[in-house]
Amino acid sequence: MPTLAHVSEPCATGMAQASPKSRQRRKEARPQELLDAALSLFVEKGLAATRTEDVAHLAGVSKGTLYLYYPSKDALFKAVVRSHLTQVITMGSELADQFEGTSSDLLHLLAHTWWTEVGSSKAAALMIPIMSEASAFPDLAQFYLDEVVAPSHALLARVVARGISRGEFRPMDVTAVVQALIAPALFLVLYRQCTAVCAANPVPLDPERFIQTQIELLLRGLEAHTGRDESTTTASLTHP
Amino acid sequence: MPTLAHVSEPCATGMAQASPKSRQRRKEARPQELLDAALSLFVEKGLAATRTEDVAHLAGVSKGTLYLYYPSKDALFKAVVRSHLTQVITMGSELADQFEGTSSDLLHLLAHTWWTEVGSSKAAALMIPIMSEASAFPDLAQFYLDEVVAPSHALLARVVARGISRGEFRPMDVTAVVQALIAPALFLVLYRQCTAVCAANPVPLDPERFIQTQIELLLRGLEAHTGRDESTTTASLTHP
Amino acid sequence: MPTLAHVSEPCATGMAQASPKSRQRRKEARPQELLDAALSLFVEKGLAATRTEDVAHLAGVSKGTLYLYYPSKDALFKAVVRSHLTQVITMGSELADQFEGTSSDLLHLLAHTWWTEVGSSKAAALMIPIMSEASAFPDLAQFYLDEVVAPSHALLARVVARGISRGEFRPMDVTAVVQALIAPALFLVLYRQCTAVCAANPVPLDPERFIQTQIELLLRGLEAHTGRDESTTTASLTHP
Amino acid sequence: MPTLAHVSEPCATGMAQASPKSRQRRKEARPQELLDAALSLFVEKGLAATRTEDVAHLAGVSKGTLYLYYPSKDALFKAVVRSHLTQVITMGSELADQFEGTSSDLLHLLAHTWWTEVGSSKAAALMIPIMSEASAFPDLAQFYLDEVVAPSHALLARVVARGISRGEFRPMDVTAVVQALIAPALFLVLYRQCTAVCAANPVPLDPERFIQTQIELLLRGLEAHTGRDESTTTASLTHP
DNA sequence: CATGAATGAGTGTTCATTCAT
DNA sequence: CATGAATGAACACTCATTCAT
Repeated sequence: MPTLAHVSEPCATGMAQASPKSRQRRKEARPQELLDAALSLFVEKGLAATRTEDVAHLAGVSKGTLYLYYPSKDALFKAVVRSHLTQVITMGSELADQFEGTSSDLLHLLAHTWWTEVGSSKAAALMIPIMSEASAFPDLAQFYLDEVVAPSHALLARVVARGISRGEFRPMDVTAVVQALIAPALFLVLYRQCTAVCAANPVPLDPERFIQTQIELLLRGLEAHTGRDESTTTASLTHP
Repeated sequence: MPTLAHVSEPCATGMAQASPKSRQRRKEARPQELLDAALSLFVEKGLAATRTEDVAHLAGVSKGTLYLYYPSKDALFKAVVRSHLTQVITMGSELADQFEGTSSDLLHLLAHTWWTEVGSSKAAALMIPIMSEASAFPDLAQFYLDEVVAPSHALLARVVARGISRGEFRPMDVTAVVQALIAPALFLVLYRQCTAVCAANPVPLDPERFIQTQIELLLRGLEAHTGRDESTTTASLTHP
Repeated sequence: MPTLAHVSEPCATGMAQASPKSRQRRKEARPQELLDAALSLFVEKGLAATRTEDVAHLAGVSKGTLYLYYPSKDALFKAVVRSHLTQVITMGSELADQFEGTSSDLLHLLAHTWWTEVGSSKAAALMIPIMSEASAFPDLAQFYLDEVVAPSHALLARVVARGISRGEFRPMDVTAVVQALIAPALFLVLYRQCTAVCAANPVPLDPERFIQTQIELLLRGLEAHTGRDESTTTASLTHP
Repeated sequence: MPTLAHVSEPCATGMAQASPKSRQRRKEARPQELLDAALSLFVEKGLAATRTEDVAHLAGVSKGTLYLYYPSKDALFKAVVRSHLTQVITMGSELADQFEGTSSDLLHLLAHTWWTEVGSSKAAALMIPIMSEASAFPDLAQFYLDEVVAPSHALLARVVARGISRGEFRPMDVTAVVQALIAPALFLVLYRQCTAVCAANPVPLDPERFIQTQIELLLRGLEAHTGRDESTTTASLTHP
């Protein structure tokens, strides 16, 4: 199935074999089922092109039922973001604040956590329709900015600043470093979306390894302990 | 352009100077004006949210006229891609094939050319709605894949292979290197779209400099001439 | 009549005071509570805009329960009419048939009774949504016509005819007089609805007094005993 | 055709045989054709039950065309009111302000004008759905209040005050008199709507004559020139 | 009996596309 | 060629009604 330009598989998400005690059982699971279905379609088709009815059907319910749980398409999107991103960011934040090892190790830990919790799921790709359709859905774009982008930046900035203040990293422009940290994650997300969408899969691109590589590459430039050559690379990350 | 005082900014992009007269000129310039208008709106609003009427009005013509030149929204989009991307890729391809300097210099040249011809224009951001709304417009996604993604990869792969075969770069997995080359470009495009959309501009991020930095960073890992330590970084770009 | 809970009018009569306990009481009072809630909402919001769920909640039960007592919105409306209007009309009819005083006094009595039993309650205003939305609910309009309008006219016509045949009123076109009697009642109902809806209350308009005035005004024209001038006013109520 | 619970007769309004110069000709006539169709349906079916598609079809166009002229159902309704009521009220206002005869004659003139311009058309019946569905369409109710009710009251109040100040009418509570003037008009409107809806037509009720009668009846009570008995009728219209 | 989760037909509104002028 | 009026399929959202619990 190359493009999935149609919806199918009612009740597709996961396998959910657990206990279909019909009415009661379903009711509790519905919200998450709907959120999962919505996530899939928002990422696959974009915001405008995702029909609420398709979301409902993918979750195995009818159009009307969706509106029993979420009062509008906008609200549905926000709930998806909260469910799949906001929570994880909060978690990562706590992780970072409690961490006691080196900042390098913390970055590795965060990268790994990001990958397992967000990057490897469809949730990370939500940023794509948001960027693309921001001006058609300004509320959602702002929401995403406030709930996802800003906290993520803040989290990474805190970690970088921690590394600098502890003498682990050289003094650098924090924002620039944060960008450099985000760049490979962005690439990974886009790359996966691209292969998912195009059904072309030139090189599997082991994501875990890719992340490792990128982080190490960056850390090399960040490290403070050696008096190595200040090449253009690291220099240009320094605040102008 | 004295007459036709009714819409807005017809003949927006480009300059196309030295033309006979307004009437005549307009007629010939129409297609490109429409393409420019379409590019702006596709990038700004996404595929689904761009209304054909808005494209026409932005180009200074009426709704019906658009359909005189392009038979559908899909066709319009394809023409935009062809006009703004396919040509440049072909150009870059020829540039690369004729280049006689070092592969490092070629990469720098291509990066610079990409930036001036594509990256700095709105055309680069077309990839965002394409990724986002691919399955809603499967034709367009396939078209983009065939016309843009594949040729770009091929071009870069050729250059990397050239570097390796000439002994300038270490033998590595070509596709992995191509990905590493594309990653910062992707980041740049997304970053600019993001700041354009969010009106937030935390760090100006000089694009030229960013590209320089990233290329140099990569070249460091690619270079074959030094007997330096084969750290994990470069190692992990090697094919498994 | 406890069983057979499927059609309408279950236990509608009176108010049924002094009942064992809350649970029991509630069950018996349900139908009337539902009718009262429905009346309020039909009058306040109109037929189409009244949601069955709101009726149920206003009556303190759930959506499904409403359908236990009344099989559809239409049936609910008919039950409301029967409960609040049909009974009173029957009552008025009996009153008139048993009355032994002058026809003028009878009209006064009927007017007073109408006001206390119908006009001052929300039930009178049911005519407004009926008129407004008649062709959207043709069944209901016909029902109202048969159950309310026709009997009311018949009742008043009988009284007027009685007055004429007893020599109390001058011989006139009965229907025209009935219309003249109904006009101020209509006005009163509309006026109250208007002030209720608009929250504007320019002149308090004491309803009892208004009715008195109008009746007296009309009786003046009806009276047969004086040899006063036959002005255009009364003349024009005469059948052409 | 008893209830007209269906829509038919595309391009029904009037006969419009004039000049169907197709596109151009139609375009100018469309707005009024749509307003006429909307008026018919709003009055016949109520606000909620009138479907925009039915309005369009009754005007002989498709759903989309309606939205070319009026951006929403609300806007359509307001346009109907403006077109059929506001204009006439303004006209009546000017008529009154320029009138130089007796106030009695002015009232007769206004009554006649009202009947020919408003009362005899469907426009007068717009008040019925407004009253019935005010709380479902609060904007429209307010609009109607501001554009129709308030100006009408003001106009009549001015005329009554004029009569009093010129010594033609006895000093009375102006608002009460205005109500008394409006009451028969209300009745007439309701009566016609009722017969239209019910297809029952007990007595044709010549409207012109009815109005004459009612006005004369009232004027009798208003007149100042005779020192006749101050009966309860007129007394109760006096301010308390 | 009572509940409220689920349904799906129906409505307001938008917009790509057509075509008479 | 250019226009813009007209179309109708499509979609977000509502609500009367059903039925498993």
